Amino acid sequence: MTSLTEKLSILTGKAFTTCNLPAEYGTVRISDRPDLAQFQCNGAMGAAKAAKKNPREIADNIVRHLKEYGIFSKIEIAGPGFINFDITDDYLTAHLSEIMQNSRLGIEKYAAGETVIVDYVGPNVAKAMHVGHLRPTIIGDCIKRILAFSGYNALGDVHIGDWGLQMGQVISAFAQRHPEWSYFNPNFQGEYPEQPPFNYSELEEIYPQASAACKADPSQLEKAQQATKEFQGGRAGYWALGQQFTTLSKAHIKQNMDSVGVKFEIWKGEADAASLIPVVEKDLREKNIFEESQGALVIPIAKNSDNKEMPPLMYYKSDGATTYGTTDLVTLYDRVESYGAALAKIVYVVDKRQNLHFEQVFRAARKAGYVQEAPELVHIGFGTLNGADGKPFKTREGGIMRFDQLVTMAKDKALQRLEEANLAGDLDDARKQDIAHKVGVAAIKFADLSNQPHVDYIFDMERMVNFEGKTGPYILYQAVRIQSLLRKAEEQNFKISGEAVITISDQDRPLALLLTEMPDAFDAALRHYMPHHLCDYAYRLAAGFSSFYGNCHILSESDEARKASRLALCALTCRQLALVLGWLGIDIPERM
RNA sequence: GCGCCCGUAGCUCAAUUGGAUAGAGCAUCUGACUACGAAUCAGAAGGCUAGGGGUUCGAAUCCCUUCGGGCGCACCA
Repeated sequence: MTSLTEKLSILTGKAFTTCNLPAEYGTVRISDRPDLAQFQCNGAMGAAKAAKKNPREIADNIVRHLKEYGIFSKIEIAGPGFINFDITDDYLTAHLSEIMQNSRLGIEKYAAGETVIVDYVGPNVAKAMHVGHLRPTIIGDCIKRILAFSGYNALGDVHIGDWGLQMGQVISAFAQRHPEWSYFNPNFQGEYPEQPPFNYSELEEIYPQASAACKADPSQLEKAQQATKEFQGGRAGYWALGQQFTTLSKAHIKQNMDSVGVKFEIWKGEADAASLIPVVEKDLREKNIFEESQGALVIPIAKNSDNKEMPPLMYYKSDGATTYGTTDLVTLYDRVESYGAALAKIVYVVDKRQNLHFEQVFRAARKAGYVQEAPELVHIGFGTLNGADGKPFKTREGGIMRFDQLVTMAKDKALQRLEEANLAGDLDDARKQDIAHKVGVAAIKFADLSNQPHVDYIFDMERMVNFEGKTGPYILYQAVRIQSLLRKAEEQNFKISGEAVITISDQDRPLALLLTEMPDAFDAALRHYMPHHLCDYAYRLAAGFSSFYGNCHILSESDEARKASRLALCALTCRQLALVLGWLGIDIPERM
């Protein structure tokens, strides 16, 4: 169905065409001066500029036509040519009824099932997940959900880092500790052990040591590079060992992702592109786009129009090994081959510092002809998560905070707060834990998504303790209050249907108007991949409800028709909050 | 050196991409629990949008410039 601002834009657009002006000038939006009007159209000024006419005169003509529609309770021209207007309560209630009976609550489908791949998180094998994975997890998941709701077949790919130098580092570290393992015997012909001779905690412990050793000692780095190359070259023992790393790591990653309610449709890694590396190499050789440079095989991608130096994309390093440039290009090739024309977009939710890298990969893919107009390639570069001091977030001791530590901390804070506020006191411990977990995760996700993706932001655990104001828990609290209210209505055998007649008083109108705004927020979030518009709407709606709740009798309303109308507004608010929070990846507990 | 991002209330962030009097939350101050959940609500105060110049009916937003911060510039990912 058509959103309210869109309906109004169409009507106003017609008024412009009637005046021989382009319909685009008729765009209507929610007024930024609610004290003056509900809606505004600024097109008269733009049209006047283009047509070199007087804006007030154009506005006058538009207003004359608008008045004929009979759906406006007030139309005024202000300042240089702003057209301000209110809609009648009848028009508003008719629109609300339409929303209530619409299964998508008024949001249109933008796509018809085209496939979109969202590539996010990219955790490394053998390396415990940490704070750095928080933003891509949350943002990527949200973007995937928005795309899915808008009609795409949205697939999340975790894209595990199981190919680069870190593999060689861990392999060579194990080789030095356990040279007796069959993995390291080049002449070994038998079966490698099915169960790894180490567990995940040993694996994640050995990685930082190996990494530090390589930094400190060039001979260690050399060994790691050699092992990486042989691993990539398919040396059987190394490959078998690598498989063990991946298996253990996937369980660890899955556990962390489960804890924040994030699911992936595709569990591939860089290594899954391995078999295609020679295929793509052959293709690129045939297309003659390789160049040799300082012993490496590269794809030059610089253009004359560049205003900065554009290093080529490296395919083979001078030692014959490959890097993430190779695997990203080959993975892209693989995706295009696998999904064909159905693939509309690939969205990479990766640290903004990788901007140049993706520019290189995208250019190389276009140069190779793997990508023409479609699929659309998007890099959503997110900013750093900083501590209260403005520097990259660390634990109090200055170490890296693990992902699970962070989630547990948020849950503990929520639990503490729950008890302080004396909420959910009658519930058993398991349910309390569950509620605290949901509240904690909501706090983290909402805080993260409230910021624009590309900016660095300050992650202040201490501030999250309060859970007041514009926070996830505040919105959950409002949602829970509505649920409680609706439960009570049900207990009183009060039927709430989508066909309820809405009657609007001055106390109802602000909430009623808010309830028409969701499509605008969704549209803004979808079009620019900016979830903070959804956070903003969720907060405004929750606050609008809270205000309504404070001002109005609902269950205690004696006028039955008014009571039914108000309960219907509550029910719609509840559905909208659930939908928006769902896009944000936030679960609403039944109680809190 | 070249390039990208950023600078908005004491603090953390918005501003529908060029619109009106720049909005929220926190913190501060006032008030409100016999009406459904006070993790709440109603209100007050807080700004030369880093500085300067320009473009136009109109600039936090676009252009130029100065200052300040973050980041990136092939064989790590």
